[in-house]
Amino acid sequence: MTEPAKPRREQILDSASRLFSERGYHATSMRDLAGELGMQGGSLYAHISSKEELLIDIVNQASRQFDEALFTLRGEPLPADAKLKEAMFRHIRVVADNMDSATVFFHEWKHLSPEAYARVTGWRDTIDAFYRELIEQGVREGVFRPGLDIKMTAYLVLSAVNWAYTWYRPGGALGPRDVAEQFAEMLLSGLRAAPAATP
Amino acid sequence: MTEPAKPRREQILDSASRLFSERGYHATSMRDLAGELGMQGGSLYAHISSKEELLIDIVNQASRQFDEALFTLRGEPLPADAKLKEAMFRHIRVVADNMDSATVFFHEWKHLSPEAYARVTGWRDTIDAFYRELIEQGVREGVFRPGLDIKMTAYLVLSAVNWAYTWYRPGGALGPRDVAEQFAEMLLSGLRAAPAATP
DNA sequence: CCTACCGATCGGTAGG
DNA sequence: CCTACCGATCGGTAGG
Repeated sequence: MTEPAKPRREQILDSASRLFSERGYHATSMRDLAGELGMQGGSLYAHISSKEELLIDIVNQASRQFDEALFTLRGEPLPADAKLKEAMFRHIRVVADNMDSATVFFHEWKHLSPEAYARVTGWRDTIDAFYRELIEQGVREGVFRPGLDIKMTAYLVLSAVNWAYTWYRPGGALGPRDVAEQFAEMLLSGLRAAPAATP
Repeated sequence: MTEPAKPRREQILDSASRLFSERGYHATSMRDLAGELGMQGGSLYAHISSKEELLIDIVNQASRQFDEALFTLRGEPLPADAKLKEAMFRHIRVVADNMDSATVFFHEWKHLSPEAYARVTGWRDTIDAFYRELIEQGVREGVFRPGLDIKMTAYLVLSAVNWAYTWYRPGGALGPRDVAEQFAEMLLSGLRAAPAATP
């Protein structure tokens, strides 16, 4: 009863995600945002307490989605190649389903105040660790090649799934599953033609 | 004689690259920039004509570097796998040698005015085309697997070389050559262990 | 390269 | 959710 209507706040967050991703956080004014929602600048503050609160909410929401997508996978008893493929699918799906907030997440986290900034940095480390463990597991179990540099391999995988925010277009011919399938297959089997394997 | 000293302008561009990459274009004020160089805000305009001119210069300079690095490779008579490896090396080297302007290039190009914006978009397309041709060549010559999706393969390669701007640290143990070598080798040969190839 | 300043716009608030 | 407003800061200029 004393709380403002919930949907309105979500509308504000959605509009903010879109504007922040298109123009950047600092280049978006509160009046721009209010205009999108058909209200005056000052009226926003009936629903939120500050501009930075919006950024924090957007970034936290994105973090949580990555977290939830990946960490339910952590304990599952899958061979490393299948697990990598599934992790890439889930990771790309989060990006694809949240193009705006993913873009904000990747571009604007540097503008957060120290506490929120530290939280994001921590999240990044956790995701890194997830992929490194996954690759280590694969090497240990003999699914991946023995000589792999764990860190570099993780960077390569992360490049593929993260960079999708720059080129992926939702609603196109390829779903997140297709992209992940193709990327994972190329990564696992390599681009090189098999050396004339005529039996 | 009527021109302002050249080095000063380069100092301004260097500082601007650093500040724009750390804080973002819109979050950096001309007074911040002037302060870095030990002068007053208004004094900058003895050397430059506008803030956007700085952004345009930084982005153009980055574009030119990518261009020069890759397009001298275009006609060279190398097998596709060697050419891919060399292209990745040069691409990563440009990123590594210009971490600040590369970051500005990837993050701030959306804030350019229409003409400069169109130029950057055009550049992106050209680089895309370069990698697609390279991969097509490889498939045609039988160096790469026949079934490869050209577009997706190019995206995968571009992910690896572009995303380096987020994690690479110049002066560390790995030079651009090492990174490219490792990434290219993983991409070409795949992560999967060979299926028990005891002869 | 500085001092002093311009109009515009910013995030946010008071009071209703 | 609006009107009206706050102090601060913005990019840029005039005149020296």
